[in-house]
Amino acid sequence: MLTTDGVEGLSMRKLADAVGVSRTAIYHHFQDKNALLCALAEQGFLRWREEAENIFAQNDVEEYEKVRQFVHDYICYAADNPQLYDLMFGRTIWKNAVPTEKLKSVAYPSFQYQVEMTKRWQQTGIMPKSEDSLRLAQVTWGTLHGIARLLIDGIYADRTHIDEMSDCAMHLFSQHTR
Amino acid sequence: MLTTDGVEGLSMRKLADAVGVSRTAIYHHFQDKNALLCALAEQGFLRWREEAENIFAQNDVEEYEKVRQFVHDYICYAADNPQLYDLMFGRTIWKNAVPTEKLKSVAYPSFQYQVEMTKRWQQTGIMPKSEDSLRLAQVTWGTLHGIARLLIDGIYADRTHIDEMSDCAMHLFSQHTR
DNA sequence: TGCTTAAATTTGACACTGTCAAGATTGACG
DNA sequence: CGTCAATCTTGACAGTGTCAAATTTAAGCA
Repeated sequence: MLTTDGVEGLSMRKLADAVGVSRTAIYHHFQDKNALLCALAEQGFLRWREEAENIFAQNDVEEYEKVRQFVHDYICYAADNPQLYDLMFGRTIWKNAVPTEKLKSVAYPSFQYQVEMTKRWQQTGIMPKSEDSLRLAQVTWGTLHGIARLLIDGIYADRTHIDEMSDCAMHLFSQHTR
Repeated sequence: MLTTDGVEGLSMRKLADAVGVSRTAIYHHFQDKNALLCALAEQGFLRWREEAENIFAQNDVEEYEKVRQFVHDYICYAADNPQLYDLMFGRTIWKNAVPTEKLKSVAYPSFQYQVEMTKRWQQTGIMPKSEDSLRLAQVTWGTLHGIARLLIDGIYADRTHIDEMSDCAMHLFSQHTR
């Protein structure tokens, strides 16, 4: 229902109807709509983490190529699951409502991951050592996040540009070391 | 009302109440809620364009410094008007609903502006000539947009990082030419 | 001034939404 | 068989966007 109708289109009543259960039955499994949305977002984070770990677990692939894949796949993940991505990072949860403790315990490490990865990429010379790691992580992740959002919000980029955009981003990140 | 309650909190009925008019009076001035939101977003684009033009109209400032200001002020504009920025680029208008023709006629040139500016920055040597202008514009704007969103959605960056983040972004864009 | 005509506004209504409270049903265990 | 907790249901409330029809207001003109 999230994938088809989006966060705004997901209604507790329609959901209960689809499951074949009364309006308020869901409230005995989730405190409120926000809690249900948080649970969905949580899955989104876990699924992406798994995908990301698979990329870096490859043995016969160069580090630069792994990062390139990471950048590419991040954007693809957002483009393939636009509604989920919107839920994961949108203000529905993070600004309008309050994220569940459980969601926070899944999401925050995901942010931390980006910082640690950035440090590693600085050490291996892929990204500039001169920049502060936290700041660089914010900017590089911001870039991926921004491109993802432009894509899924239908602003002016579209799917056919993903390859070229991620290459272009990689060039900026890696200071044309190739 | 937008600034205080956000897009979700802005209700036609409450708005009419605040103006001291009946529920549906607004519908004779705007076709529906979407049209009203589009009009607000429109103002957001115009206001930012003015600010951006002021930056580049300065005479005694170096080009690099102007771009740095542009990057910095873009993020600040978003941080200062989070609800408006969300409306301008959020899916409320661009995905859930249909943008007004008038809004499109204001927003699209704004996207075009970014591309033209990028070309200029490539010519002046601030940004790498090797990259395709459209792609580079998407990525650089994506970076600003992403940082802005991380900020206003309260993900993990906060206002005190704006200066350092925009400097860091500039370094990536300009390939450490300074 | 009075009349006409269009613009602006109002009220009633409809189908939605999330969620609370109270009651009914179900199923497992002793 | 009885108990108890988990699960679910119905009724209700306050809120939403928006349509249709009726009403009020204001401006232009004779």
